[in-house]
Amino acid sequence: MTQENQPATPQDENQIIAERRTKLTELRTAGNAFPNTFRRDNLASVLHQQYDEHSNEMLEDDQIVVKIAGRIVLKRIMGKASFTTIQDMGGRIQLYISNDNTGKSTHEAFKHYDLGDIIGAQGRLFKTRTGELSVRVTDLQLLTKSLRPLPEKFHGLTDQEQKYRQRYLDLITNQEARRVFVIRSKVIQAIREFFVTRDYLEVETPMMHQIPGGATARPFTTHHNALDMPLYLRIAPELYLKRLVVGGMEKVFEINRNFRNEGISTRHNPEFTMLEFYEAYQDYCYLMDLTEKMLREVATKVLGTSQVTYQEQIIDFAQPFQRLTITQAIQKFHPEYTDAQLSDHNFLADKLQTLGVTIHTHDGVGGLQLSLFDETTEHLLLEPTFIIDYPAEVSPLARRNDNNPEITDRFELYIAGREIANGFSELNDPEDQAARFQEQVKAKESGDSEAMHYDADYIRALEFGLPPTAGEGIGIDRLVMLLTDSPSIRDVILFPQLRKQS
RNA sequence: GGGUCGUUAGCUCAGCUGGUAGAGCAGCGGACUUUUAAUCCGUUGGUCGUGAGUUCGAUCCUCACACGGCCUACCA
Repeated sequence: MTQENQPATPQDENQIIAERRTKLTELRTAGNAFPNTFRRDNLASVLHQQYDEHSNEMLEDDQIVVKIAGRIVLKRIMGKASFTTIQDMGGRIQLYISNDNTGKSTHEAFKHYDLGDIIGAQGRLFKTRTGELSVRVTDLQLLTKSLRPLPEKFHGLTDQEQKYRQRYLDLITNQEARRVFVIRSKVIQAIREFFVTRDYLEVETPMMHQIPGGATARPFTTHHNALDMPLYLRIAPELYLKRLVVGGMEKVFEINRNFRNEGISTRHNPEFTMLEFYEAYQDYCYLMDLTEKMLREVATKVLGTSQVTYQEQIIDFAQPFQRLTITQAIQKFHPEYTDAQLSDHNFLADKLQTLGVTIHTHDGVGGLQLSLFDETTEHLLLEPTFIIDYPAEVSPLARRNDNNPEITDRFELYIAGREIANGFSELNDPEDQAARFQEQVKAKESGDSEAMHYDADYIRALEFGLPPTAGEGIGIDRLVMLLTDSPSIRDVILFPQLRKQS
């Protein structure tokens, strides 16, 4: 800090910042302007928990001395005494500063503190006339001078763009933003506990892949200089996790980021967090049971209830989740479709055409049914619903059904009209897998940029023997959206991807 | 990518289909020893997103661009 009085960006400066910069200069002259010797003993939230029920008489009798630190968020000066509210990681508490308790000079200095400054204080607990737990301050210290004015104290920050770009301001001023990210953390914690208590091993597999695989999506590309080799940011960890099951890690899970070079929307961020888990000697039916159990447990643990309200609609995780095939789901909401029509390639192709859906020439009946489902039914699945029996042609990594090789032992879970999870019995036949990779390569060559690559090492791993296994992926961001009633994925990602600021 | 709405003081927002801008909070000065979005008096602060165009004159009308919200497409 050799140029402490030089603004980093002069055009950004205004009168308020200049004023505060002058105060900082005075602090530097008076001594260490950024001391790091104050140690707090208490948190606002804990003090409220412990003492909100105590009467003022009890508090005065007990003479409870506390040391607390935080950011000034409110300030009320009344001549010879002042109140201020500070905010720490757990909440807010009011401080009472008066000439009687701190001496006049400390109180006078406090009057020049600004909203946003970070202070440390020591004093005794008491209750004000209106019954608010407060600290009667005897010692007060400015710990960090804040140079920039905070957003307005009552409305907070409302500009969506600024909330995303300057999340720290959102977190300082908006209680709701903090709530969302605390819940997010607890959700991940609860999921981790759920699997760890079931003897799953948490692992981390590569984020940089030589062959992007495990999903149909366009990857980000990068380059390793020393190896002079192209690399892809992973689109899914699936193939690595199944290699680990081959290696004997029979219950594994990973919670980590995936990257997909596709559109951005209220439901899509280029990097998003995914839970994937695999368990040997189980099938997709077991996964559906496990998923229900997990969501029920996570919701109850984190929110204290199995019922959540998402955008005005109540979702109850305690109710058994429905299980419908693709055609059953279509017919449930659109009974006008007959069984015969739904298995008629020409009918489906015509219907989709009139709905304006682009269909691929290689689509079979199963693919067309899925397109019709996506177009007409998906968004209507508000209560948690498993959709089962996905066509093999769109499930290149899933095991074929024993009774019908055209479909796979696979499900997707829909809640509030959107996909939350995707799971299946894993394809562990290396020759079938090799053939399906070949089909993907063919699709890629004929222009499908999202089709999969042929992963020879993965086939080799399967040839050593993947035990019969069930595996599933759950989009954590979308789950957190549900549990926090957030309309946009950007509201549950601390720093969502935005364009470069102009 | 397409459609649509928005961008005015540090923040939250007004601004009459055209005459170069206002309020509240924050700031500064003053009063006030239990306030709590403290109150009261006074006061500073603006390239009206950027760039063109129309006009005697543009925050306002036209066009382009930038960024963002929402809807939509690909997708999880």
